[in-house]
Amino acid sequence: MREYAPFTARAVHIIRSIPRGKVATYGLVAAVAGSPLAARQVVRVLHALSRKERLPWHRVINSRGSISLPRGAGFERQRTLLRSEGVAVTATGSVDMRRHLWVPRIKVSL
DNA sequence: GCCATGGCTAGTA
DNA sequence: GCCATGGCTAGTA
Repeated sequence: MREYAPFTARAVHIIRSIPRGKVATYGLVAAVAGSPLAARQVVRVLHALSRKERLPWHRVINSRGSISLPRGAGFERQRTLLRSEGVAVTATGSVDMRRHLWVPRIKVSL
């Protein structure tokens, strides 16, 4: 048994807080986790922990606003899951970010 | 299409 | 060494 390294733990927590009907980008999750340039690590986390941690992995897409999985079973699964949550996804995997991008609530002290 | 990015783990010593 | 990125540019039409 091993506890996750800090970035990984934060990424898991953030991914868990993306609500139904919304999507985040790899880079956004990385930035909220404190490492704006670590988008690829978010990919790694998704890849390695989605199953074990039961993450809403389908709610994370790329910065161009589309599904990054190569066309195939995974791609279709992601599109189906998003649609089932009310997210409009085109046949090619594009999501209307104006409507569905998750904007995390931040706390600001003056 | 290219390539810098980076946290982490498997696997070696 | 992995990885489902991201951002910029050359090169086509």
